[in-house]
Amino acid sequence: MSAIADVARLAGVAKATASRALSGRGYVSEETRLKVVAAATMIGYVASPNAASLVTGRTQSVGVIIPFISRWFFAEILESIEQALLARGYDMTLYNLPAPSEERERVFDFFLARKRFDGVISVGVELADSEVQLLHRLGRPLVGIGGEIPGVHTIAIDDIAAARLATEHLLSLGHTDIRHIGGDQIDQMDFAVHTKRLTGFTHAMHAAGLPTDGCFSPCAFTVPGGYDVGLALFGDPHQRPTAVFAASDEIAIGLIIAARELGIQVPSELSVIGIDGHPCAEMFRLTTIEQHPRNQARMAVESLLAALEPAAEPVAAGLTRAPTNLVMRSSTSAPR
Amino acid sequence: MSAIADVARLAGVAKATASRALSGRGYVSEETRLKVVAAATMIGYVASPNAASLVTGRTQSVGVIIPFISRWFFAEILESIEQALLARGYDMTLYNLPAPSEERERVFDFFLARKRFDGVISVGVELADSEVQLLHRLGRPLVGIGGEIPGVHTIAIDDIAAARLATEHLLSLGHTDIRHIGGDQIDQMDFAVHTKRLTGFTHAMHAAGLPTDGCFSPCAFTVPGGYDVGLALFGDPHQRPTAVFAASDEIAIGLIIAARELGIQVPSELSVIGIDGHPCAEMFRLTTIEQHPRNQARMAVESLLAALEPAAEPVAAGLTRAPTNLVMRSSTSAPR
DNA sequence: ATTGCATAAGGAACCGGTTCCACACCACAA
DNA sequence: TTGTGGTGTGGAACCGGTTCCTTATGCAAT
Repeated sequence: MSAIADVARLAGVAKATASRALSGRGYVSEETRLKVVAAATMIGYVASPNAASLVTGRTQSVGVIIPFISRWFFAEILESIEQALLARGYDMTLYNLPAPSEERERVFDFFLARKRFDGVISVGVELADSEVQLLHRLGRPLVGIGGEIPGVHTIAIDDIAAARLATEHLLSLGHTDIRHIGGDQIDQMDFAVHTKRLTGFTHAMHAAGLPTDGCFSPCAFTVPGGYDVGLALFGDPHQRPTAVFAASDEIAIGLIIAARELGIQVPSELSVIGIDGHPCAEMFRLTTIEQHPRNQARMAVESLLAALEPAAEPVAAGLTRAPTNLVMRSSTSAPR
Repeated sequence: MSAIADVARLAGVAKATASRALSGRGYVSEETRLKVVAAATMIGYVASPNAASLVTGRTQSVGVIIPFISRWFFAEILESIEQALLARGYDMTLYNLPAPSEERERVFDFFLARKRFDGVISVGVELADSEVQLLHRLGRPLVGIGGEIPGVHTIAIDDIAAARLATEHLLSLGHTDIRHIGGDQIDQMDFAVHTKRLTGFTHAMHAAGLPTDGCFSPCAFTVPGGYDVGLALFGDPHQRPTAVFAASDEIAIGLIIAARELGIQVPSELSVIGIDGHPCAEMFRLTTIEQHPRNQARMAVESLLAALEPAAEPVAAGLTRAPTNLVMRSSTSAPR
């Protein structure tokens, strides 16, 4: 519609002056600035970000790569990133990449190479070295959430410590027959988060002098996933553990629903602990290790935008630990 | 990095020819085309969409306005839209607008006015007339999902019919003491979807000659929302209805969990029906009216992209009904 | 009085593509 | 032989901003 040239004409100044007046860069007298602003608002001028980014190289938009949308953790992250970016005047372009695939290659070769964004936030996606290099070559900063990416600033909880804490909570209550139910390693999309939580569990058990052989059951990282495993596992009272550590609240909730259906009392017959802080945890009185995805998202945005400051040095690679805390409710107790 | 001028130089042709060769528009001999393509791949040329859109006015990206991310329906829609757009070479820019607010005005005045997108899909957001007009003035097609927007092509289920069908299912089983539990009208963000489902319920009840006074309980549109209402409502056996129609599966699931906690048998003491087709419905054997958000999303993307075809006429305003179907499981039965 | 600097504003180049226009060539019809 | 129309290509304008370079002015310092 209306271009900056129209504004300039209307205000009786040169394009250059109008540009300076509106962007606030360079010298413009207050009087001229007001004239230009008045002219701009009069004709409803909105700058074309395309034209601007063509010359500045900045697009005022950030790409977000995320493997799931509907899981609690990821949805929370997404909502917060979007809010934080919007508040700072950035657009958010979403790339939902469920698994390494041709789709994914396409995104990297085609979409991301088009440099339509000033930076990228990668949420729970295990990036290949070549993919990190591509972004690096494009001069686009990258920040990760949810796992370590070599050479990249990442915000993540300490999964091993969280899993150990959860397991230790069960141990401290006197449990010795504890089972870990978590993500299948074959499902690679989570930064080995599954493996880490299993590792934390194993550490804690071994430190207590307990064996862990056959103490792990894999399942889909969802409520129905936990439910299915729960039904299969708790059916036989002789096989049933006295406590389970679920790798996520969603799994834990599925387990509790299964237990209730089987008439197993939680916590007296079965203690359950999860990780996350899911909004349904309260409802199920679920003891859990809370993490705070919204904070993690805000930290990631802040880190990325700081790296986009004109004078900024590249983002320091490394790991920022997001805090977790144990919330005790009544899904765990001493074994009978 | 490398611009089309570099490609042209390397191939020994003019910029114009290189552009034609790469975009496939206009006359280029096969021989020249191959030379240009070879040169482009050699230096790893990727066109700058910014520069292109500056002149063509096309950005190859679509804006999506959505009020929630974490609710099942919206997450499904979002995932499908993203997939469909990606497959067609479009980027997706997300605007998450939980409520009418200054944020929202900012998005319209600032973000959407920047015409960074070729079209907009609005999911479950009640757009004001002025907002529709703004998009119209910008010449950007708009397609809605989940409710009617005047003058805009919208894909939506028939909420009134779905609610009536759900209620009729309960009536046909012999229930007369039926309660509807659904969204609070104060929560305006859903296209009066709450009101419509209530209307469908009322229609069905009245058609059966039953009163509906005091038969509606409002609640938050989530699992905990249903749970809270369930605890409050089912506690007193004399007040308890024999059947409830929940406005969403999430609410229905919350109700079932509450009922189980109170020791109420579903369905023998209490029938529950929902709307959605949530992945947890199976787990709770929930009878429900399924809708298919992924299909709705695909239809919306198709309609929008069709309107973006060079020769396309504007999207025909009007409503496309998305299908629903009753899935009978065992959360409903005849009353005792 | 001259230099120096900060402020102010205009002209023009430029970012990286697309597209209009002009021109050349060739085949075929009149 | 001349006209006509489809092909193929190059030059240049253009999209809408930003920024470099230049010039002009007022004022303080030398």
